[in-house]
Amino acid sequence: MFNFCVIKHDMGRRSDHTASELRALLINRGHELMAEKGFAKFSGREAARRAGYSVGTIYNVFGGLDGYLIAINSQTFRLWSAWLEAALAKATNDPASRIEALVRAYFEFAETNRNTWMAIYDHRIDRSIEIPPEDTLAREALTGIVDREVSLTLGFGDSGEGRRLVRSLIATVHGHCSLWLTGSYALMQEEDPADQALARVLEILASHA
Amino acid sequence: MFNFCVIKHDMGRRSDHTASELRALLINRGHELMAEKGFAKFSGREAARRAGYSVGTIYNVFGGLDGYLIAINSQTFRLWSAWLEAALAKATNDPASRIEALVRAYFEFAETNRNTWMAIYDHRIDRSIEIPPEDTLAREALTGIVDREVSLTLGFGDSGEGRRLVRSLIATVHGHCSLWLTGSYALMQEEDPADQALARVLEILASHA
DNA sequence: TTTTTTAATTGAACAGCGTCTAATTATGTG
DNA sequence: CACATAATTAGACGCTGTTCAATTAAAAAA
Repeated sequence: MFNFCVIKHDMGRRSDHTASELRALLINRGHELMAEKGFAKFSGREAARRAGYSVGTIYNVFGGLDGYLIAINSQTFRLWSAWLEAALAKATNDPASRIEALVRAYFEFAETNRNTWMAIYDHRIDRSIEIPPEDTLAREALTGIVDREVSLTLGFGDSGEGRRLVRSLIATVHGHCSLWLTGSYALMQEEDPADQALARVLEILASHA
Repeated sequence: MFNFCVIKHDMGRRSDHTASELRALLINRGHELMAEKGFAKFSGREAARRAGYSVGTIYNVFGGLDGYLIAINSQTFRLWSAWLEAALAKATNDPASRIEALVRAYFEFAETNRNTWMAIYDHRIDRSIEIPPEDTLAREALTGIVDREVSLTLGFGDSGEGRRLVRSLIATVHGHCSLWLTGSYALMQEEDPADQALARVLEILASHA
């Protein structure tokens, strides 16, 4: 019955991190936790704990768990884009081999970063909440890369039809990758869906040449 | 401090449902709840409550929540197959129009049954738990339908290469449908991904003719 | 410098979840 | 009729997301 509330707590402002440092810290710890546990077992509480802060801080900084997850997934998008660019930088100038490098790098990233990659599609964003413009940019960058490379191959300008095809190609590769990592391809006993995805992409591109 | 445990409870065996009736009841109520709320907000407790039973019953009947979700999603697979067969029954004998009917029916089912369709891919089944053979059959039926129709178009027998192509075509359509319903296609400003998916499928089939 | 305002951080509260288990009871069997 | 069996339950446990008043460090004003 005695001795309640004796411990001294660290409340109020703290000077150990600036606003942007704290943001980055939470995103990094959250990203790590997502990589470890996956979307289903991810916990905002646990992420904040690992960052040395309390649950409420997530709500201060990101406005809510959805905002936090958007930030974490946008981070994945940035890493993904960088991964693709790195692969393309090592590729030759031959259009076909660049397309192959792109598709393979797509799969490699997803496989290497299973949980974080899947979290992108696991997190359903309600229409009501707004995505920060910075994050929208990070998400669109990927489409931009594919657009550039496909244009290099097919040589169309800014036609609407061209951009539709680019998105459709992304969806094609995504479908293979997604079914593969969710385990649905295992049910179908396919060992290397990247090969199949690449084959389809080349067939589609050929029929548009 | 008094009057605890006064209420009379309905425990022990009950004769209002046989084992298989109870199974069906739980699956139906669970399926309805999934359609209403979606995978993220689905609750086994709530589903059991709606069936007039208690949480524990799910663990008795399905061995755990995963088993329950597998049963619910297998139900969706059955409805999906039936939907596709119904669409094909109304189609002509022209191979191209049958393929079109198949792709469009695929999208229609997914759109009409958003939440239950997505739940199929939202539920990650741990390798440790075993899927009942009956459910595996229900899941493979879909591949069988596509296999049959593609064979009708391309006329290959039981070649391994043919079956790989079938799975790859499914993955292609799945990718378009999945990105569409998760909202990722909205980011890409595409209004009718079914058209695009169909176009890709026809291009792929043409290059294999 | 001291005081006041402002902003950040906390922990506790709440309702819900999945999972497990001991207790309970209706049913079928001897 | 008594007994064993199988089904059903409530409750406990530890976790979750969300909200919010209380608290306190830092910044601004005096």
